[in-house]
Amino acid sequence: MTVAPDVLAVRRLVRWFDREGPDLPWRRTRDRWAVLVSEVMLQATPVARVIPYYESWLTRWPRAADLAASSVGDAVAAWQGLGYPRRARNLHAAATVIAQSGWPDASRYQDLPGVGAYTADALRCFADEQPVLPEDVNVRRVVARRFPAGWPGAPRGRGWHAGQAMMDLGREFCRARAPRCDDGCPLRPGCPAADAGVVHEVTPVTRRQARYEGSMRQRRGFLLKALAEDGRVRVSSDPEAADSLVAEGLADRRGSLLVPAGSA
DNA sequence: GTCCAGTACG
DNA sequence: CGTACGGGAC
Repeated sequence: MTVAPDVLAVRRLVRWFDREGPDLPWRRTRDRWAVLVSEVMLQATPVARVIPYYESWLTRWPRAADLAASSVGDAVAAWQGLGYPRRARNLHAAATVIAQSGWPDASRYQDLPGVGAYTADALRCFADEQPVLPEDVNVRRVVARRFPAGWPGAPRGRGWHAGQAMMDLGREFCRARAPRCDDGCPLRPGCPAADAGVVHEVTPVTRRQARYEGSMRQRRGFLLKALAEDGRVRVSSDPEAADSLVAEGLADRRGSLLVPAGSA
């Protein structure tokens, strides 16, 4: 009985992770709330920037019920600098659901606000240690290049390690534009994309973002920053951006002032 | 100027 | 299915 080469490659990947995988703070816990916080923070935000926020959030709000007892405005203010403040609002809303109804069944994770297909799978893999592979853009790229026949699955009981390893490998070696195949990638042996030299063609082209300077994003961000620092802003300073924040539940309007959401 | 562990909305 | 959403880092 022979073992498929791709299965051996995944074993090699997991051994590499055990040996050289970075010691990120959220990897020291299987606490489901902590995993949810880290995953939402990591949505569209680089690892290095998340670390200090993760530690301060878990210190301030160690359980979902603790965040649920704070206001949305406190969550949004503590998010300052992480980007996409709706994720802070979503996390607060999810904490409220969890505080009221308990942690949901694994099949209902996507019912939590702000939890989509990726984050639901990440919770199953990293919190529940179920044998699923969370597919973010990096992991999809690694699978497309290295396992064109499909993900062969993780060794029994090593799904968590395999998932973490695929994330790290996608970020460190199998990068979108300039992959570092020959710089020690543990999946380099037997990689069809690297062998064929078609690595760049496999990569989906990311859509160009609109100019940030002068955008509604920047204007909203400016108001939220002032809100976090001063606790209030004149609506008249940017009525359009203020309305947009209120419409999304990221701030409240009190007369001519914009105030933190849910503040007393 | 480009990139970044995605999601929700029309 | 296309689009909007932050802002620091390289």
